[in-house]
Amino acid sequence: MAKKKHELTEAEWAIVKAVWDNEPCAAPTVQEVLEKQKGWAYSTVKTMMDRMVSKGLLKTERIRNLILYRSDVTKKEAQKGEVMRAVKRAFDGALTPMMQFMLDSGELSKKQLGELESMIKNRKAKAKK
Amino acid sequence: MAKKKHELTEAEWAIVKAVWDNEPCAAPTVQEVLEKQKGWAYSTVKTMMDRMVSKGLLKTERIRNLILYRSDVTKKEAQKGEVMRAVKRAFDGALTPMMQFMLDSGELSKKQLGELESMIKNRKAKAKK
DNA sequence: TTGCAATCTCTACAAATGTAGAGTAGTCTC
DNA sequence: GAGACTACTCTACATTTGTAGAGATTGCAA
Repeated sequence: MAKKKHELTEAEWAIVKAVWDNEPCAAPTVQEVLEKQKGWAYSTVKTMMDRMVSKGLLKTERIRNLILYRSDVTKKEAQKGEVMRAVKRAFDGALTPMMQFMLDSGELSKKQLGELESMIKNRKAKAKK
Repeated sequence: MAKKKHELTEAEWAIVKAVWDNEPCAAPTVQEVLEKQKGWAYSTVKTMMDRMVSKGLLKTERIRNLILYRSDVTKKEAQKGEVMRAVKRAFDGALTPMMQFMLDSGELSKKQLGELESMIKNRKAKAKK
Protein backbone atom coordinates (compact mmCIF):
# COMPACT_ATOMS: atom_id res chain seq x y z
CA MET A 1 0.00 0.00 0.00
CA ALA A 2 1.38 3.34 -1.13
CA LYS A 3 2.24 5.86 1.52
CA LYS A 4 -0.68 8.23 1.88
CA LYS A 5 -0.10 11.87 1.28
CA HIS A 6 -1.40 14.02 4.07
CA GLU A 7 -1.89 17.48 2.74
CA LEU A 8 -4.71 19.09 4.64
CA THR A 9 -6.69 22.14 3.66
CA GLU A 10 -7.10 25.06 6.00
CA ALA A 11 -10.50 23.87 7.19
CA GLU A 12 -9.32 20.29 7.52
CA TRP A 13 -6.57 21.45 9.85
CA ALA A 14 -9.04 23.20 12.09
CA ILE A 15 -11.23 20.13 12.23
CA VAL A 16 -8.53 17.54 12.76
CA LYS A 17 -7.05 19.60 15.58
CA ALA A 18 -10.41 19.67 17.32
CA VAL A 19 -10.71 15.92 16.84
CA TRP A 20 -7.22 15.28 18.23
CA ASP A 21 -8.16 17.25 21.31
CA ASN A 22 -11.41 15.42 21.90
CA GLU A 23 -11.36 11.99 20.26
CA PRO A 24 -13.31 9.89 20.23
CA CYS A 25 -16.04 12.49 19.85
CA ALA A 26 -19.24 13.28 18.02
CA ALA A 27 -19.66 15.97 15.41
CA PRO A 28 -21.51 18.37 17.70
CA THR A 29 -18.51 18.44 20.00
CA VAL A 30 -16.25 19.49 17.16
CA GLN A 31 -18.82 21.99 16.01
CA GLU A 32 -18.96 23.68 19.40
CA VAL A 33 -15.22 24.15 19.34
CA LEU A 34 -15.26 25.53 15.82
CA GLU A 35 -18.34 27.67 16.40
CA LYS A 36 -16.20 29.61 18.79
CA GLN A 37 -13.10 29.71 16.58
CA LYS A 38 -14.68 30.08 13.16
CA GLY A 39 -18.38 30.66 13.61
CA TRP A 40 -19.20 27.48 11.69
CA ALA A 41 -22.65 25.94 11.68
CA TYR A 42 -23.20 22.28 12.55
CA SER A 43 -23.96 21.24 8.98
CA THR A 44 -20.79 22.92 7.78
CA VAL A 45 -18.69 20.95 10.23
CA LYS A 46 -20.51 17.68 9.68
CA THR A 47 -20.23 17.91 5.92
CA MET A 48 -16.52 18.54 6.07
CA MET A 49 -15.97 15.81 8.58
CA ASP A 50 -17.78 13.28 6.42
CA ARG A 51 -15.67 14.36 3.46
CA MET A 52 -12.61 13.84 5.58
CA VAL A 53 -13.82 10.33 6.33
CA SER A 54 -14.03 9.70 2.58
CA LYS A 55 -10.52 11.06 2.22
CA GLY A 56 -9.15 8.79 4.92
CA LEU A 57 -8.35 11.54 7.37
CA LEU A 58 -11.00 10.56 9.94
CA LYS A 59 -12.73 7.32 10.78
CA THR A 60 -16.06 6.61 12.40
CA GLU A 61 -17.59 4.20 14.83
CA ARG A 62 -21.34 4.02 15.10
CA ILE A 63 -22.98 3.44 18.47
CA ARG A 64 -26.73 3.24 17.94
CA ASN A 65 -27.49 6.48 16.19
CA LEU A 66 -24.45 8.24 17.50
CA ILE A 67 -21.35 8.53 15.34
CA LEU A 68 -17.99 8.83 17.05
CA TYR A 69 -15.07 10.22 15.09
CA ARG A 70 -11.42 9.44 15.48
CA SER A 71 -8.49 10.78 13.56
CA ASP A 72 -6.98 8.51 10.96
CA VAL A 73 -3.96 10.75 10.54
CA THR A 74 -1.60 11.40 13.43
CA LYS A 75 -0.38 14.84 14.33
CA LYS A 76 3.09 13.95 13.15
CA GLU A 77 1.84 12.64 9.83
CA ALA A 78 -0.16 15.78 9.23
CA GLN A 79 2.72 18.02 10.23
CA LYS A 80 5.04 16.11 7.94
CA GLY A 81 2.61 16.49 5.07
CA GLU A 82 2.42 20.23 5.60
CA VAL A 83 6.16 20.68 5.98
CA MET A 84 7.04 18.57 2.98
CA ARG A 85 4.50 20.44 0.86
CA ALA A 86 6.14 23.70 1.79
CA VAL A 87 9.60 22.29 1.11
CA LYS A 88 8.53 20.97 -2.26
CA ARG A 89 6.77 24.12 -3.38
CA ALA A 90 9.03 26.81 -2.05
CA PHE A 91 12.43 25.09 -1.96
CA ASP A 92 12.26 22.51 -4.73
CA GLY A 93 12.25 19.73 -2.18
CA ALA A 94 15.43 20.76 -0.37
CA LEU A 95 15.14 20.78 3.42
CA THR A 96 18.36 22.62 4.23
CA PRO A 97 17.63 25.78 2.25
CA MET A 98 14.31 25.98 4.01
CA MET A 99 15.92 25.74 7.41
CA GLN A 100 18.44 28.35 6.39
CA PHE A 101 15.57 30.53 5.25
CA MET A 102 13.93 30.17 8.62
CA LEU A 103 17.13 30.97 10.45
CA ASP A 104 17.53 34.05 8.30
CA SER A 105 14.03 35.16 9.10
CA GLY A 106 15.24 36.91 12.22
CA GLU A 107 12.36 35.64 14.26
CA LEU A 108 14.35 33.43 16.59
CA SER A 109 15.64 34.67 19.94
CA LYS A 110 19.09 33.98 21.25
CA LYS A 111 17.66 31.43 23.60
CA GLN A 112 15.84 29.61 20.84
CA LEU A 113 18.98 29.60 18.74
CA GLY A 114 20.86 28.08 21.65
CA GLU A 115 18.30 25.35 22.02
CA LEU A 116 18.47 24.57 18.35
CA GLU A 117 22.23 24.48 18.50
CA SER A 118 22.09 21.93 21.29
CA MET A 119 19.67 19.84 19.32
CA ILE A 120 21.88 19.94 16.30
CA LYS A 121 24.86 18.84 18.35
CA ASN A 122 22.85 15.94 19.65
CA ARG A 123 21.78 15.13 16.17
CA LYS A 124 25.31 15.25 14.88
CA ALA A 125 26.49 12.95 17.62
CA LYS A 126 23.82 10.44 16.70
CA ALA A 127 24.53 10.77 13.00
CA LYS A 128 28.12 9.91 13.79
CA LYS A 129 27.08 6.44 14.91
CA MET B 1 -0.94 49.64 2.97
CA ALA B 2 -1.42 46.32 4.69
CA LYS B 3 1.17 43.69 4.19
CA LYS B 4 0.00 41.36 1.44
CA LYS B 5 -0.34 37.72 2.24
CA HIS B 6 1.39 35.55 -0.28
CA GLU B 7 -0.07 32.10 -0.09
CA LEU B 8 0.19 30.54 -3.51
CA THR B 9 -1.72 27.53 -4.75
CA GLU B 10 0.06 24.57 -6.27
CA ALA B 11 -0.53 25.80 -9.81
CA GLU B 12 0.42 29.35 -8.93
CA TRP B 13 3.76 28.11 -7.68
CA ALA B 14 4.48 26.37 -10.93
CA ILE B 15 3.61 29.45 -12.90
CA VAL B 16 5.42 32.00 -10.79
CA LYS B 17 8.57 29.88 -10.88
CA ALA B 18 8.46 29.82 -14.65
CA VAL B 19 7.98 33.59 -14.67
CA TRP B 20 10.88 34.15 -12.27
CA ASP B 21 13.08 32.13 -14.61
CA ASN B 22 12.08 34.02 -17.73
CA GLU B 23 10.75 37.46 -16.87
CA PRO B 24 9.81 39.58 -18.55
CA CYS B 25 8.09 37.04 -20.75
CA ALA B 26 4.92 36.32 -22.66
CA ALA B 27 2.38 33.69 -21.79
CA PRO B 28 3.42 31.26 -24.53
CA THR B 29 6.90 31.10 -23.03
CA VAL B 30 5.47 30.07 -19.68
CA GLN B 31 3.17 27.64 -21.38
CA GLU B 32 6.03 25.88 -23.16
CA VAL B 33 7.78 25.36 -19.84
CA LEU B 34 4.65 24.05 -18.18
CA GLU B 35 3.61 21.95 -21.16
CA LYS B 36 6.70 19.92 -20.45
CA GLN B 37 6.27 19.83 -16.69
CA LYS B 38 2.51 19.55 -16.39
CA GLY B 39 1.07 19.00 -19.86
CA TRP B 40 -0.91 22.24 -19.63
CA ALA B 41 -2.60 23.82 -22.63
CA TYR B 42 -2.00 27.46 -23.54
CA SER B 43 -5.43 28.58 -22.45
CA THR B 44 -5.02 26.89 -19.09
CA VAL B 45 -1.81 28.77 -18.45
CA LYS B 46 -3.09 32.08 -19.75
CA THR B 47 -6.24 31.91 -17.67
CA MET B 48 -4.34 31.23 -14.51
CA MET B 49 -1.80 33.90 -15.25
CA ASP B 50 -4.50 36.49 -15.76
CA ARG B 51 -6.10 35.46 -12.48
CA MET B 52 -2.72 35.89 -10.85
CA VAL B 53 -2.58 39.41 -12.25
CA SER B 54 -5.94 40.08 -10.62
CA LYS B 55 -4.58 38.71 -7.37
CA GLY B 56 -1.51 40.90 -7.49
CA LEU B 57 0.96 38.08 -8.00
CA LEU B 58 1.92 39.06 -11.55
CA LYS B 59 1.89 42.30 -13.43
CA THR B 60 1.70 43.04 -17.14
CA GLU B 61 3.13 45.41 -19.66
CA ARG B 62 1.54 45.65 -23.05
CA ILE B 63 3.67 46.24 -26.13
CA ARG B 64 1.35 46.50 -29.15
CA ASN B 65 -0.58 43.29 -28.97
CA LEU B 66 2.03 41.48 -26.99
CA ILE B 67 1.67 41.15 -23.23
CA LEU B 68 4.77 40.76 -21.11
CA TYR B 69 4.45 39.37 -17.60
CA ARG B 70 6.57 40.08 -14.59
CA SER B 71 6.31 38.73 -11.09
CA ASP B 72 4.82 41.03 -8.50
CA VAL B 73 5.87 38.77 -5.67
CA THR B 74 9.51 38.04 -5.00
CA LYS B 75 10.83 34.57 -4.40
CA LYS B 76 11.51 35.44 -0.77
CA GLU B 77 8.02 36.80 -0.25
CA ALA B 78 6.46 33.70 -1.72
CA GLN B 79 8.70 31.42 0.29
CA LYS B 80 7.86 33.31 3.44
CA GLY B 81 4.18 33.00 2.72
CA GLU B 82 4.47 29.25 2.26
CA VAL B 83 6.61 28.74 5.35
CA MET B 84 4.46 30.87 7.59
CA ARG B 85 1.33 29.06 6.38
CA ALA B 86 2.89 25.75 7.34
CA VAL B 87 4.01 27.12 10.71
CA LYS B 88 0.56 28.49 11.42
CA ARG B 89 -1.32 25.37 10.40
CA ALA B 90 0.91 22.64 11.72
CA PHE B 91 2.67 24.30 14.65
CA ASP B 92 0.21 26.90 15.88
CA GLY B 93 2.45 29.67 14.64
CA ALA B 94 5.57 28.58 16.55
CA LEU B 95 8.74 28.54 14.47
CA THR B 96 10.97 26.65 16.86
CA PRO B 97 8.84 23.52 17.13
CA MET B 98 8.76 23.34 13.37
CA MET B 99 12.51 23.55 13.13
CA GLN B 100 12.82 20.91 15.80
CA PHE B 101 10.42 18.77 13.83
CA MET B 102 12.56 19.13 10.77
CA LEU B 103 15.71 18.30 12.69
CA ASP B 104 13.99 15.21 14.02
CA SER B 105 12.98 14.16 10.55
CA GLY B 106 16.24 12.37 10.09
CA GLU B 107 16.71 13.67 6.59
CA LEU B 108 19.71 15.87 7.25
CA SER B 109 23.23 14.58 6.78
CA LYS B 110 26.06 15.21 9.21
CA LYS B 111 27.45 17.75 6.85
CA GLN B 112 24.19 19.61 6.58
CA LEU B 113 23.85 19.59 10.35
CA GLY B 114 27.31 21.05 10.62
CA GLU B 115 26.47 23.82 8.22
CA LEU B 116 23.33 24.62 10.13
CA GLU B 117 25.27 24.65 13.37
CA SER B 118 27.67 27.20 11.94
CA MET B 119 24.82 29.33 10.77
CA ILE B 120 23.22 29.22 14.16
CA LYS B 121 26.43 30.27 15.82
CA ASN B 122 26.66 33.21 13.47
CA ARG B 123 23.10 34.06 14.17
CA LYS B 124 23.67 33.87 17.88
CA ALA B 125 26.62 36.17 17.67
CA LYS B 126 24.59 38.72 15.77
CA ALA B 127 21.68 38.37 18.12
CA LYS B 128 24.01 39.22 20.95
CA LYS B 129 24.50 42.70 19.56
C1' DT C 1 -47.89 8.99 24.49
C1' DT C 2 -46.04 13.36 23.52
C1' DG C 3 -42.71 16.80 23.26
C1' DC C 4 -38.16 18.22 23.14
C1' DA C 5 -33.30 17.94 22.61
C1' DA C 6 -29.69 16.01 20.26
C1' DT C 7 -27.95 14.23 16.21
C1' DC C 8 -28.07 12.81 11.62
C1' DT C 9 -29.42 13.26 6.62
C1' DC C 10 -30.47 15.55 2.49
C1' DT C 11 -29.84 19.05 -0.44
C1' DA C 12 -28.18 23.25 -2.18
C1' DC C 13 -25.27 27.04 -3.42
C1' DA C 14 -21.01 29.92 -3.89
C1' DA C 15 -16.29 30.70 -4.63
C1' DA C 16 -11.88 29.10 -5.77
C1' DT C 17 -9.11 26.45 -8.49
C1' DG C 18 -7.96 23.65 -12.37
C1' DT C 19 -8.47 22.80 -17.29
C1' DA C 20 -9.20 23.81 -22.04
C1' DG C 21 -11.35 24.47 -26.97
C1' DA C 22 -13.00 27.67 -30.43
C1' DG C 23 -12.85 31.99 -32.32
C1' DT C 24 -10.50 36.54 -33.12
C1' DA C 25 -6.84 39.75 -34.16
C1' DG C 26 -2.37 41.27 -35.56
C1' DT C 27 1.95 40.70 -37.99
C1' DC C 28 4.94 38.98 -41.35
C1' DT C 29 6.19 36.70 -45.54
C1' DC C 30 5.29 35.47 -50.14
C1' DG D 1 -3.72 40.81 -50.73
C1' DA D 2 -3.74 36.08 -48.95
C1' DG D 3 -2.21 32.79 -46.00
C1' DA D 4 0.27 31.19 -42.13
C1' DC D 5 1.73 31.82 -37.69
C1' DT D 6 1.54 33.71 -33.19
C1' DA D 7 -0.79 35.39 -29.40
C1' DC D 8 -4.92 36.98 -27.35
C1' DT D 9 -9.95 36.71 -26.10
C1' DC D 10 -14.12 34.54 -24.97
C1' DT D 11 -16.46 31.07 -23.04
C1' DA D 12 -17.27 26.88 -20.83
C1' DC D 13 -16.98 23.07 -17.73
C1' DA D 14 -15.32 20.12 -13.80
C1' DT D 15 -13.67 19.46 -9.30
C1' DT D 16 -12.62 20.95 -4.83
C1' DT D 17 -13.47 23.47 -0.95
C1' DG D 18 -16.26 26.22 1.97
C1' DT D 19 -20.76 27.09 3.92
C1' DA D 20 -25.27 26.14 5.54
C1' DG D 21 -30.63 25.55 6.05
C1' DA D 22 -34.47 22.41 6.26
C1' DG D 23 -36.18 18.14 7.29
C1' DA D 24 -35.91 13.51 9.46
C1' DT D 25 -34.78 10.35 13.17
C1' DT D 26 -33.87 8.69 17.73
C1' DG D 27 -33.87 8.58 22.62
C1' DC D 28 -35.29 10.26 26.95
C1' DA D 29 -38.05 12.63 30.28
C1' DA D 30 -42.45 14.18 31.71
